[in-house]
Amino acid sequence: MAVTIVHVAAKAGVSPSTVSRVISNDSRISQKTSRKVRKVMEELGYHPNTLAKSLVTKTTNNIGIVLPRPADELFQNQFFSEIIRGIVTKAASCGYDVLMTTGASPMEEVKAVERLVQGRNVDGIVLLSSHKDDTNISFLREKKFPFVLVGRSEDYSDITSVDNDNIAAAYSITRHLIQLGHRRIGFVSGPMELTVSKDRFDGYTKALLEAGIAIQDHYVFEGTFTPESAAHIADQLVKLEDRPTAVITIDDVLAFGIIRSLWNNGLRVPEDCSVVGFNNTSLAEMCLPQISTVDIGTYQMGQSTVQALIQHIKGDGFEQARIIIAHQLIWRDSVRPPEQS
Amino acid sequence: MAVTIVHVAAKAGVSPSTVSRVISNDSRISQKTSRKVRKVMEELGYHPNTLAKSLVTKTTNNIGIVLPRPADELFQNQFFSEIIRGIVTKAASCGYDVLMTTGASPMEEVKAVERLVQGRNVDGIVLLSSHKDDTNISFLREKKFPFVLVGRSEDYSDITSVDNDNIAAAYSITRHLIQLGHRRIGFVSGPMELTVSKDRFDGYTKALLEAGIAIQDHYVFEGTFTPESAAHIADQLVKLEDRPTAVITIDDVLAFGIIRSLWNNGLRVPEDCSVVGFNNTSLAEMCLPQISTVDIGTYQMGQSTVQALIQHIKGDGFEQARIIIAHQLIWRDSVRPPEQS
DNA sequence: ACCTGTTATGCAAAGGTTTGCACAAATATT
DNA sequence: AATATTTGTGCAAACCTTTGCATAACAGGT
Repeated sequence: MAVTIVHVAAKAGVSPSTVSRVISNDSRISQKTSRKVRKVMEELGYHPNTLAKSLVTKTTNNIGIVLPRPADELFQNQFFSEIIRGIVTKAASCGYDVLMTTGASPMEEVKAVERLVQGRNVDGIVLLSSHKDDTNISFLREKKFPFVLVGRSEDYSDITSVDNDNIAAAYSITRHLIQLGHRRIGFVSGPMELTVSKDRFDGYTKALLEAGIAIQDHYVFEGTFTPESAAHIADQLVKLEDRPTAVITIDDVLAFGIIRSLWNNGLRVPEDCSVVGFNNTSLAEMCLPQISTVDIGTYQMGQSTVQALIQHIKGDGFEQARIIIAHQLIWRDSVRPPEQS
Repeated sequence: MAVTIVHVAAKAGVSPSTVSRVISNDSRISQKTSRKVRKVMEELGYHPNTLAKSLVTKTTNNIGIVLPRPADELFQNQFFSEIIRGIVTKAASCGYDVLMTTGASPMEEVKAVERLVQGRNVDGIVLLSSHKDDTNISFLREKKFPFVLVGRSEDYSDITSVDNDNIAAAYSITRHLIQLGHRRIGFVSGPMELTVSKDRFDGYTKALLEAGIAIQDHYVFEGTFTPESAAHIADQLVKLEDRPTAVITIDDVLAFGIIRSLWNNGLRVPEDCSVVGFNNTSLAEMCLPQISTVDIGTYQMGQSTVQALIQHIKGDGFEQARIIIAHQLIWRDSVRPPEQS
């Protein structure tokens, strides 16, 4: 039915091998035949069958992604679409397509990865969501199959990962607030079992201690990414007699929630309290006051991930490495020096 | 290197054909051999080579998606991640993976689609972003290649598309506002060349006329999805002497921007003016007041898209159809009856 | 005219499955 | 007991490429 390389060969009066070599720009093919063959390809509307090609070259020019499950922390809308965009765009520009799969349960997810890898469907894999002691990781590592991990870099030393330095980012923010004159600085984290929560907290701690400021337990809150949680925390904040003059939150949503709830309690941001967010979502820019936040370079993370993965696949002089994407502090209206008191 | 079907066959003492039939649960295989073969497969850690299989069956169990370009309207974060999630989840549950590609330019995009189709890499295609007179559409249609269009349903009658009924949704909202007693109702659209803008406007118009209310040109605004645009429109709104008592916006972002800007001008929502959004993004729920909006069922659109596509691929009794996903009005704090005046 | 060295092309095997058809064995029918 | 039917398995071709090796053609040097 479909036009194959043999049809082209026949019509051009050459052998299939020659056509194949024309396609791959083999240097040994003469100008003349090359032109002739290309013309026929055009006429016949020939397109190589990728499957057959992959079968013999053992290479698919596909990279696989396992979609995080909805419950997963990584499925924060903003993060997800940005990183996918980074991945697909970079992949496309390198001649790769992206094969996405998912599993309803952790077990099915492992099955899916196995199928991708063993079925020779992809040349490499991006692990977007990963747990501690991830079965996927040990599997891929054992198979020596090229893969790159996004996030969680410090849990594994011998595999390639792309991450941002959450410790450094939180440290910079905290330092900046201190330099502005803040001494009572609150911290609102997400669930502490998330690495990002922990890391950002560590950065906060580090900056405080370095400045000779003691960590106050009652300035540290553990929340979830819901408005309710934010409201609850804000209520507690308001009740404090030695209320912080600035609050660092681990996500723009939290920052937004806190700002709103403080406001409900008659406190203004930034006049009465500065608030900083994280992740530079559109929310941060959209609301009033515009929220100071950290751009963690999600799009670029996607790009770098693919770049590393492709190097890994190609294998030329590739070494495992932790790749750290630079963050950028974005100062907006929600922060100012504390009132003199 | 890798273990193939012949290895399994040899070790199990049967022919490759038999192993193949065991895998596909062919009814003619006896219980005994089936068990024996499965055991060997397990022992050897055999996984079928998908490529080889696809080559002969001419079926890949992949569906293709062309990622919209960043500039594209469809790449609104919320919409994008939700629909992708719907698509990938449904696909996975039907045994399909999703192959994503993209093109930096429209021309490259067409190339990418051609490659996917002609290279026999996917069994069907989801067109997420489409323009009027889309080259991809005519190409796929001509090739008789299974595909489903998301959105833009009314531009084409003979192809399958999944969409929500924007006219009906806007109509319902408007009607509801009228029933609450509103007579002066504003409408804030996105760029009018977008079909969604036009459709939602039509629904608005229909409801008004039906209620015997004339369309007032100065109540209709054309904006973009930026806070600035919203602010600009709000300024105009405030200046009107016969200011609307309610405003319908075409997107939650716009609603949010309008609410904020009205507020800056000393007007309260919903006390001084009701505001309705669209798309039920997390923003609508998060801000104060919580915004009444329309859930257009994006996740479900993704699911239905895949379902239709797979039916199309399987081809059993399939007919082209426009599939309309039900919307749901979500009433929250930003709406109330108008002040008696 | 002969040999050497390039340069351009073809042959055939390999890659791992599926599947129509033929066949052998086992069971049922008379 | 002989034949018909069912059941289970194997053979070999087909799917479409790529690529190592062999070979043909041709040029240049003597």
